[in-house]
Amino acid sequence: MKPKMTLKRIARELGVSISTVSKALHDNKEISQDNRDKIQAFAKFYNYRPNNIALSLKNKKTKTLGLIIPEIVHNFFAKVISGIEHVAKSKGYNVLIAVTNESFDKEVINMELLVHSNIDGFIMSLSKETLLNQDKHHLQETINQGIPIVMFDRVLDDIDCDKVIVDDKEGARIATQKLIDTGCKKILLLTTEDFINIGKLRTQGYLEVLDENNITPDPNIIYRVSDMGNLERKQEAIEEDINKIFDRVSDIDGIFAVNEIYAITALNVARQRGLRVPEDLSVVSFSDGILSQHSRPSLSTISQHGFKIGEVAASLLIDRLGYEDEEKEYETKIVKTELIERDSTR
Amino acid sequence: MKPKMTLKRIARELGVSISTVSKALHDNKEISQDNRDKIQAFAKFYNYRPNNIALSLKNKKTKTLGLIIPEIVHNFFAKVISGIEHVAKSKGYNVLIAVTNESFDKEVINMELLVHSNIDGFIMSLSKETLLNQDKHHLQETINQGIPIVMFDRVLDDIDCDKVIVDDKEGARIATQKLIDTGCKKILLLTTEDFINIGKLRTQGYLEVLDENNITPDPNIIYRVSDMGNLERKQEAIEEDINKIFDRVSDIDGIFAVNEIYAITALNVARQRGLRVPEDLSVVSFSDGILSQHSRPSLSTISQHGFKIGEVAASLLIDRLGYEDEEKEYETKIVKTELIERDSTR
DNA sequence: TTATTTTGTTAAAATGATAAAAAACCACAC
DNA sequence: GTGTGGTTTTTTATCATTTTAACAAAATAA
Repeated sequence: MKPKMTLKRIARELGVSISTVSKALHDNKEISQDNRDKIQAFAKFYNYRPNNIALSLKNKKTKTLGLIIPEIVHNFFAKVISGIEHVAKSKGYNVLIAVTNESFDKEVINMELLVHSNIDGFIMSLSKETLLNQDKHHLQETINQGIPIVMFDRVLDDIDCDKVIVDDKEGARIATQKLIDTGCKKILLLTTEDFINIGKLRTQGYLEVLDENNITPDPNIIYRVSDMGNLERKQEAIEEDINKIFDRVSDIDGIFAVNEIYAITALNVARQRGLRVPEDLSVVSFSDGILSQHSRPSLSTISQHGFKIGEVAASLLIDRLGYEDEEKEYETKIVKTELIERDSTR
Repeated sequence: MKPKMTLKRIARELGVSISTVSKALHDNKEISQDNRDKIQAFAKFYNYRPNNIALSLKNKKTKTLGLIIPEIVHNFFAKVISGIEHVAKSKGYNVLIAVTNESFDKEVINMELLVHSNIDGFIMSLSKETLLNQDKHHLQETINQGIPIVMFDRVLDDIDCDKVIVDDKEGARIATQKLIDTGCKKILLLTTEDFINIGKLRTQGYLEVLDENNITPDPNIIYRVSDMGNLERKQEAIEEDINKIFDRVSDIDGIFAVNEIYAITALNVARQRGLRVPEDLSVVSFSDGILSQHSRPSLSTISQHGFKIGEVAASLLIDRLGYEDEEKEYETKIVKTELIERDSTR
């Protein structure tokens, strides 16, 4: 177990001062070419690497980004992480990840923890509870402390910071239009409650397109799933509710679901009722994950490009970190969605 | 943007020395009760938190664990991360995550990067390339440098370190036995190539149970999927291959797949061929993920308890970090698997 | 020769915290 | 008034690095 090579050791072994070594390794011309060569060669040979901790202490920069996400066992967030990692790594940054499990308290605690670990900035997607509470003091405080935040996907409009969002409304528009174009007249919307931003926006897109095509929206076929708490149990409850809707409204011929789980659940209901997909019923889902790819029939879906979102968010943050305290307008970047056609649509 | 509260500032404001403050905050009885109260109150009021970087510099401990995984967009690893995070957080550790994408080179680079970030120890699951190469110099070097490693799931037997493994063989045995118990006579095995440890072990379990039940294994119904490179393309190729096997061997009545994807693919083939699951054909999968839960029919599967694995791995590592340089026997912990019965078996 | 500039090197300070050693202070006995 | 013992506080060193100011010695100019 060899001890780490430090400036001090190099200095001692070569009989010069620590600062000479430091300068020589920075190729400072104050130091004679002779000494520079000697010291650099020695350092290279012994594989000297400056100690990051000491650097952090001095520079008050840790080259570490804090990432706060609601869930990790989730394809979309996993992809975002990949994108963030990719950019971060290429710029010499590390990423510390913390998961809130959709809890406001955990969000606050985790942020404190990461601030305490001296991360340089945050990338985060808010927990459902935070969106519901609209409690944002922890965000504002962090920003006031001079720690920049980049929010993605689940954002709060009235916080002043960089943001990366999916054009949810546009995605929903594309999906709905696709259904209408392929002949659907009665399109069931499976969405979330309105306090979830993304659910709200997607609902809006759906309504807009209906309107543009002169279809009067039917409140009976707009189902806002209440999604707090235990997901496992919910599954069956959702299935039952969808079944009831089909009982009431017999001529549903299209479904737009704002996430994969809802879509898959709908698919199962369809199968139970003997409806053929896509012949009798077309289905479009949102967020292109593993479920959409592997279900039968495979799901046509609106891809959110999670990887891209991660890349953009990390770039925004690292960019801002470069600006120190200089003023710089906050940006909101929109990552385009895309319809991926599979077997659940005609 | 308020400047951070430090010992120095507290000392200055209260007109005492820095070390007095340090000691007072540690409730050292060397300091008069009077001063202790005063200083603690002041620190509390201004929400003083010791600077982790300075502590790290002094203690040569960062309270950060490095996690190296082959993939993040993968349910099993996501669960493991959750487990690790859970334990780490409770013991005041942070986790830095790096992803190798199954590449040996990335594994080496990422490890260097993390060592360079002064992580205290590693938790890792090896990349497929590493398992194939059997190149382990980077692992041995890291250990020699005094940085402990805990390997999980994908381990290398001849590296001396703590390990957490799934009892893959036992899981395979349970799965195979279940199929036999419910009347299957011709069980198709969908597995990986043998250099993947887990595939090999699961294959062994399958063979053992066949033997114990006096069934002669048929090489025609053991399919070792070659799985390097592009997964997307492979999907269809695997489907085709399975179809061919069914063409050759008509009376297959059970399938044991060593992962979800293979199982789902098999399910699709079965559907194409008009085989009813589980009436004509029973299927058991390995690793309980989102696909197993949501496929139709839902898949009976061997759960690996990823969360538990993460917890055990983190505990092992943090435990070892407590032992400094003292000798301590390396442990290999086995996390039990469990059969979760769903609709793909009788 | 003396003063000035140039060149190369080093000591010192700073970052934030801790711990060991040293010093200061106080009370009491002789 | 001096020494002893105990309590309280400060000084100093340390961790690894960078930066500034200082200081030599050598070279050049006057």
